[in-house]
Amino acid sequence: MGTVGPRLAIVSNRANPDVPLTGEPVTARRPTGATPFLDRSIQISYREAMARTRAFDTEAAVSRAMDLFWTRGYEATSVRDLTQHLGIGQGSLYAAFGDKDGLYRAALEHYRSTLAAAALRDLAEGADVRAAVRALLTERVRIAVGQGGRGCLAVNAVCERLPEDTATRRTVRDMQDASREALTELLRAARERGEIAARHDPHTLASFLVTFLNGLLVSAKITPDARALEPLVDVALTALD
Amino acid sequence: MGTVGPRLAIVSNRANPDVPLTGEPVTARRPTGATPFLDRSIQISYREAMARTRAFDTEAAVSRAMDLFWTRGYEATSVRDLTQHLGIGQGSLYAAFGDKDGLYRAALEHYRSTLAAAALRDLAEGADVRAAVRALLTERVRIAVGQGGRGCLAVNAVCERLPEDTATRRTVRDMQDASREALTELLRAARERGEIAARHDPHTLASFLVTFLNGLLVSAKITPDARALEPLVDVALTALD
DNA sequence: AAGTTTCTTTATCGAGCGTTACAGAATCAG
DNA sequence: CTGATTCTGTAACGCTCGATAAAGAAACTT
Repeated sequence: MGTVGPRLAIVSNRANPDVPLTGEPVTARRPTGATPFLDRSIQISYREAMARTRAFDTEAAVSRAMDLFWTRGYEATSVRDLTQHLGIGQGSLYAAFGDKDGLYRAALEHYRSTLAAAALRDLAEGADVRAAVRALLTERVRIAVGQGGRGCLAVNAVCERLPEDTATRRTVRDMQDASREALTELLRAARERGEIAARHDPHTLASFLVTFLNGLLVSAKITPDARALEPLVDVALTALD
Repeated sequence: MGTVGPRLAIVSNRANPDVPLTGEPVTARRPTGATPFLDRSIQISYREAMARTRAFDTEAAVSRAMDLFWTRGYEATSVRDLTQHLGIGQGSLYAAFGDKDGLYRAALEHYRSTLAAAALRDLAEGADVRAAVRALLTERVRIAVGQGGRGCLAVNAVCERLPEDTATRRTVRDMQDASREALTELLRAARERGEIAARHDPHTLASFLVTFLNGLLVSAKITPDARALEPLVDVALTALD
């Protein structure tokens, strides 16, 4: 929310504003500990770094923030909760992520690039279609029932922040589009091999599976019992027959 | 949260504490406008009413509160938002519902007793099984895509407030148990008539449908387009074949 | 009518919220 | 080294949060 401080500072506080902005992005030269992020990686990329380096691992911080948002939700997680759990000061948080919303978006992006992406990678290696789809669903359920049933961060985000937050809508929609396309390709190939019937087209079947997975992740919150949900996966898979 | 004021007041402020507590519950004698609620209906039921009657319609207030919680969620809805939208003062709200959480639980209960219950009533009148199930799912989707895609209050509640809020878990679980049992009965009768195959038992099929409905309601928030979700219902119904 | 109780209205309360200001520490160029 | 710049840690900032106190209005019993 609002304008971000550091952006202006970079323009007005430069050592010599008349020096032309050249050189490699500083992000390539950073020492290992300090992963650049957000404002920094965008704004300072015109100039050599000439300042104190970040003391904490940004990605690790995002990961811990994701944990907190995941179990408590956005509104119920305060900035002080976050700073304590990440082990950084409030100034550092705002310098690195802009505001609470920026950190939330970073956490959601981290969720996409780690957990959701890993599930899709495993899908590509799948042998039998049914086994691959079953593995995808059960793995996601396994994660969702953890921590007392925290569900799926993306589904939680949708339920808490839509229809208001259109950025979240776009991000989660992209995530699910990626899942659907991966599944579509998997099903299309399987149908060509004659492993599944042609009763429904692959795209519709993939959409069905994505939506059914959403339901599984909600049910996993209501009743965090993976074994109780397994038979439902069996039923869903009969749609491939 | 915390102890509720009026309960103590009833004990300590009675005109004559030595009069034995007898008589009909006052709830039966109330004038039409003032529906009793919560503390009142429980605590004062020992005695004849002898005080100012409530000026606003409690059920209408709960209905409007439900609207607000439904579109914005629990945390993002402030007590002042509520009082303005209900047209009552803060004192009245706290006198009638205890606290914000009490009003939320009342709203969730109202949701159960109106929308969710209506869907199940329609189910009982169903002719053909498939048509009845399809009608249930599409009707719920139709409501969920409304208002820009506010989804289902129960699913939203689960995603925002679990695993922390166990009262919500119990309420929503009860709601879904009721749906599952109604569907189980419907499917069991249909199987006896030979309308559906015996590949999966009715109970598992019903659980599958409830979970799939959860997914539909999430997808309805992400993409509030009822027509795009219809084909997925078709796929789900093939599980009955 | 008087007396009792509850509801409504208004004005707060303390706590916590997200955010920012500022001084000092750290890093790098020259 | 000096100077420029950014990060860190702390202390606030203004604001809104949920909840309550108090006084007057309204309803019911007797």
